[in-house]
Amino acid sequence: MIDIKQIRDNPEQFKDACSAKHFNVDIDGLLAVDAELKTVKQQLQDISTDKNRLGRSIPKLSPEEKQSALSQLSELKQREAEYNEQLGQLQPQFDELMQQVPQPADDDVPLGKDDTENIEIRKEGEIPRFDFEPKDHVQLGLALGIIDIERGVKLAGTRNYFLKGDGALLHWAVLRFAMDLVAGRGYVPLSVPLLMKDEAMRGTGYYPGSEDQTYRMEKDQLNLVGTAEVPLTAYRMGEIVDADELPLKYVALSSCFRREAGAAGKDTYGLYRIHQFDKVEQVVVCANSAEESRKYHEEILANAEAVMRDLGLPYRVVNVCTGDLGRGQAKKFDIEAWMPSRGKYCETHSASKFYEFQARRMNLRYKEPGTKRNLFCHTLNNTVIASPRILIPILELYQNADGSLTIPEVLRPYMNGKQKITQPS
RNA sequence: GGAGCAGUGGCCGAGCGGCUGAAGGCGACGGUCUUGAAAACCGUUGUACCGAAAGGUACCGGGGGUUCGAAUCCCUCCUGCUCCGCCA
Repeated sequence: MIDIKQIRDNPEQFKDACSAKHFNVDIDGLLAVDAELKTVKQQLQDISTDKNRLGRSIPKLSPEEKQSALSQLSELKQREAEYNEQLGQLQPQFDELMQQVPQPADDDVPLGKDDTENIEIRKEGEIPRFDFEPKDHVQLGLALGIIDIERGVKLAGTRNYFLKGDGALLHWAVLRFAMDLVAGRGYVPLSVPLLMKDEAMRGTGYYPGSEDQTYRMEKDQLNLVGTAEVPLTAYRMGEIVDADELPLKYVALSSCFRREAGAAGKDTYGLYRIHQFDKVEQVVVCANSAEESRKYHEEILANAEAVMRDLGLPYRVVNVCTGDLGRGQAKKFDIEAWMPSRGKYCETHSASKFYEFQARRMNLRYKEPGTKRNLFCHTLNNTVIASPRILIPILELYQNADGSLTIPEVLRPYMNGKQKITQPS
């Protein structure tokens, strides 16, 4: 959420943000509602003042005076009811519009319509050449007996799968490796609830907007998270955090659930786009300073890159353009791994910077030491690793001519020292 | 799921219809004293909104109601604790 004062002071900035990020929000309409709301609230406040004064005087009045005070009061109450009526109309309109106003993108974010206009910042690692006909991850997984999509679909529907034997172990090895790396860099590991109340969904900015993407437990009014970003970022929701606790750095391993509504027919092959996966996610909550935000944005990106480098996966980093940014995101770096079967770099990580957009929604603050003012925190998050999507490049890049798979060195300690996954004979 | 009890400021805790944004204590901050510190004493110490300011308004778990007036009475929801049932 944006500070209404900023919108009042500089509506053009937010109109521009809307068009750059392709959100259609009626800023002028919002300001009109805001102005009306302000006068209505002022009237109501004045009426309250009068009511309070009259009410307080009542015990000291003579019976006749009391009568006239009471009739004045009922008059006031009638006017109050009228203004309350108006308030009841305006406030929801205002809240609704405010939820929709997007965070303007940073100046160094490229203008663009969608992910095709993201700008590559750098490439790391070599794309290997094979001197044999390489298999894709589905063929490999099937041949090695470590991926079973058919039965996943049989039992859970499309976009579901089983990982089996060394496939399951490899999946967990990647996650544990990533968790250890980031926890080793001072991030506090958290095991988190995955069913979140609507408030947490709203606080992180997923609601309103992503209801269709979310599995919802209607009976209990809870939402299955699509990412641990939700419990991690909302962990201190509504609190005034001690300034010397900042920055808060959290990392969690969680299952993630996505309905992938509207993606019908898209990325239907293999383990790329699926309804359920596991992810290690990192979140930073820092002080209200653009410089701090920038610093930690780079830090979480560096953490993710360390994981990719250690796994020996070629990737590139892109600066995500305005049209591909979420409502609350001021800037986003995606890491895209090279996926041979797809013949291109594909998103595996997403590092987002929100400034105070999320903190404001969830009322997450700290007391600034010098001024003693309560300021909204800044929040950031990034994937550390998401599996099985990351198994796509791992399988496809580490396959051998004989059909076996070499296990990346850093994962071997998590697989009892095993070096290769071979075809069952 | 059933029964009972409870939810007050950073914390503890009083208030149980108007003079209470809320006693008292702890903590924190500023000052006096001291070579420095401690102790003692004095003062300050919630949040948000409106206002240039003076000041005003709202908030005692959330929402609603009764009343001229509610932290205080009523309803409801949420959360916690205790007991019972059920399941792990």
